[in-house]
Amino acid sequence: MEKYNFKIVEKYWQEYWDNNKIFKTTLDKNKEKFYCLEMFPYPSGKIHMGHVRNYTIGDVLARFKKLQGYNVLHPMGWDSFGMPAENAARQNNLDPRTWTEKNIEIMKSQLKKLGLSIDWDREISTCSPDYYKHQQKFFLEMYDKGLVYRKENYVNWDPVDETVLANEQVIDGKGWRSGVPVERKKLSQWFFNITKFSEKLLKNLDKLDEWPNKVKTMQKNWIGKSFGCEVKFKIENSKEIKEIKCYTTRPDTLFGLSFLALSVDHPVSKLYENDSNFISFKKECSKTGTTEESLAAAEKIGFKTDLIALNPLDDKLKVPVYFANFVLMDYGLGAVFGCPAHDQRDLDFARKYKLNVKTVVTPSLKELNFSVSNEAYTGSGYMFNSSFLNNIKCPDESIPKTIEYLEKNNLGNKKTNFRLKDWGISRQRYWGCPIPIIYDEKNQPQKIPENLLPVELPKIDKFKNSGNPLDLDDNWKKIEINGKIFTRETDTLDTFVDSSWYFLRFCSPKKTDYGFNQEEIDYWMPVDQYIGGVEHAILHLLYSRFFMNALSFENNEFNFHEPFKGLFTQGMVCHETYKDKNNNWINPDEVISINGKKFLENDRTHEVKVGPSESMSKSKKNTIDPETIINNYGADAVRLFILSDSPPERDIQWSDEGISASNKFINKLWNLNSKILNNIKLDNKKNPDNLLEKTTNQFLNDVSTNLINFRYNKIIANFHQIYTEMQKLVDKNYSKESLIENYKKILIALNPVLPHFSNECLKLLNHDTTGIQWPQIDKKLIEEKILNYVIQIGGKKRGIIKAEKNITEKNLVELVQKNDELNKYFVDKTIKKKIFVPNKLLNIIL
RNA sequence: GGGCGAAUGGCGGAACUGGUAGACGCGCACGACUCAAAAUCGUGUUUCGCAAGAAGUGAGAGUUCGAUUCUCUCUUCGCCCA
Repeated sequence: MEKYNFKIVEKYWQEYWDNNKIFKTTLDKNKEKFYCLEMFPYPSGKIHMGHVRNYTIGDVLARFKKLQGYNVLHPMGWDSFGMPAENAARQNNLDPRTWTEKNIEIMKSQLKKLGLSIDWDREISTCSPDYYKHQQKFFLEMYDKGLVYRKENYVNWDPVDETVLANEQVIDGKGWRSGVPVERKKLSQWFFNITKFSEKLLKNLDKLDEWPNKVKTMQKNWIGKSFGCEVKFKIENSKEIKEIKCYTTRPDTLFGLSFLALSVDHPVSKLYENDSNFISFKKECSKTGTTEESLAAAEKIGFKTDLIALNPLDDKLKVPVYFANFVLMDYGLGAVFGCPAHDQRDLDFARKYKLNVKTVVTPSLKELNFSVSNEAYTGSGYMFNSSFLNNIKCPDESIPKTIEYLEKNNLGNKKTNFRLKDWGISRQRYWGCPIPIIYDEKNQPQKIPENLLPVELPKIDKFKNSGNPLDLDDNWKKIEINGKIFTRETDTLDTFVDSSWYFLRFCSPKKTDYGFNQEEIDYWMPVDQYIGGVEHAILHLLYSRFFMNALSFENNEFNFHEPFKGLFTQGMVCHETYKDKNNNWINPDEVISINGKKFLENDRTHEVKVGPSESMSKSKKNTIDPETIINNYGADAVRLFILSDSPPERDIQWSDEGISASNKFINKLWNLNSKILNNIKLDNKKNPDNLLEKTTNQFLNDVSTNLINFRYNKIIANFHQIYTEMQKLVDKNYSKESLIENYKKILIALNPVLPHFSNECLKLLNHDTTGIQWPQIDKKLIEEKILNYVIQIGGKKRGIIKAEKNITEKNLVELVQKNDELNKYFVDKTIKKKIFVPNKLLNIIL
């Protein structure tokens, strides 16, 4: 018996698929389409196990849908703009484009080795001018629609990388890459007006019934719609300022008021712009980042003004007005009122500046001497110390009641607020899509004429260590149009813009005059199944949803509203972590295992400290290189293992034992295949029963159900089961025809997971692999005529009785009474009650 | 601090809308083959018990004839937001 040689088999099929363009897809209105998309990778150099998992899950689905007869679009591309290329350029003096293209080449060959059913003719790369020229066109269209604007804004500034950071790039108030504290800096930035669609983006979430609730909740919280109130505070001692408006979601705590806090950019700050103390305070504030997280972590500091504000509910209550570092101009009105007893941030501030703390909410009306000490009380309860609000339930009744009062007396009004901010898209970087804007001699922005698109990136000979290379390239910066000199915009677009529409481009990847073709979009979109990591649950998905809205705004050109109909978020790939005697992380391939104990490979004497399994990361050195694994075990074994141990939405633990078991299993299947081929040759047999057909159909039914429900780990269990069953069945007297027919069906069911192996076996049966179809399942065959009935006595399982389907309660009770094993429980007892569940169970209460 | 989710053998995990807990895999044990080992194949494997049997799904309560599944309280862990 010849051993299974995955190297030859996998190479053969991958070349066959490539050469014959088996996965090339074209628009075909006679067929139902299925758009299967996995999040495209950043070409960092090599694929990692996370990619393997992501693309295997997608490939299984794409292949399954194709077998079911769908016209499947399953493309792949490269999210190829971004910082790593620029870092490589700085550190090793490499051209970002050359570096990126080389990485793409390597990773593409690695993906091909996984045996993915991808239509490579549709490959796109976001750093290609063929791609980003359309993006620039979209930018200009959005500019015309008023969805792009420019404003001065505070940004998270990384003083080392000299770049603006997005909120998610600020971790614990520090730059994610440089690790130094982030500063606030004011810059003129381009923005997409995403907040124009806040309401719609929120509301449409309800339509996405094929999205995980978790993701929808996260987006909901991110958009953060809150119902609150604008409250007017009179200022009693100023000529210039008569009134300050604050936004609050808790107007009911107004009687606990002890100060007002303003952003340093609040219009009131004009009064102090010559005050040197204020100027240095403002400077101090700029050391705090702009994220909510960094604001919460930072020490609360304030600058006391001489203004006195009056409580609108009781003008005898007068409070000081501060500027404070924790209030930002772009949330609400840049002014809040402080009620220390019921807000921790306010309490910290009040304690620091020795301000009054008055408790106005009590958990229970029995505790009317309740007061807070160092912890604000934010729970529910009842109002007290609050005049007309006393004894009212908080917050359900107290908030509407206060708003009603404020509106009636013209002291404030109800207002809805969103946490979502406009999307800042300017990046002071080289390796991104240039913003197609030029400035005239008065520094006024203008659209670049369309015939000059794309605005291509200039080639940079030497990257300096800091600053934006485009800004430093005076040659490129100046442009002459019709005899007039303009200066180019030197910021590039956030790479999230690139990935906000790539799924459209896949529908018309070669179209030159526009980003996509309407007819093709109408056919292929929306994406039926989008698959990727949960880390993109908020931004990428929200931005893509916004982009669809922006593109269709004012010209309503799509027959769908949401880009991703179904979303699946897969879990991470984890591995044990190891440390050596010096507490340094070490790689799994430096560890050898002897009798279950793990030692350092080099000296074989020092025992390795085994840590918990964590998601694979370079920093913890617990990564496994997919290419090595593919070379050692084959793509099918890798695909099998990555699906087998855990449900796809959960984390999976990579293990040597696991991958080796998958490899063994494929060899077992191969031996079974040889056995079957042999039995077919003998062919002198008659069908003894229909067990083979029944088993096959049961298997097909299980696999289909599990495929549809994303229970891929259970599919692998089904594979093991059918293997065991077939081992027993092949030696029975089945005819050649019956054996071939059923075995072929089994092989087709293996196909989505083990495409190389399955195709090879089908070929050996002289079966044409191009037109294979998912087999029809004969449900009648898998219906059981004899069922196991669970017999319980007093709710406890006491035995199982085999009986025909649809037996009546009476007949089943008779069977139980005749049964020697069960009969003993009834001696001298009377039956009080019987519970009968048809075709399942009988419970007898004595 | 808030929101969401999870907790099942030595391990990863099964169990459809409340109805046989532990599918399948790993690991382990024993056996076969072998001079031997590896590989392979077979058998067993929740715990206690020789057995009959009993206990058992993070802890505690509740609903129910019956709870891994539903409700409440708590503990621990994960993710997101603060």
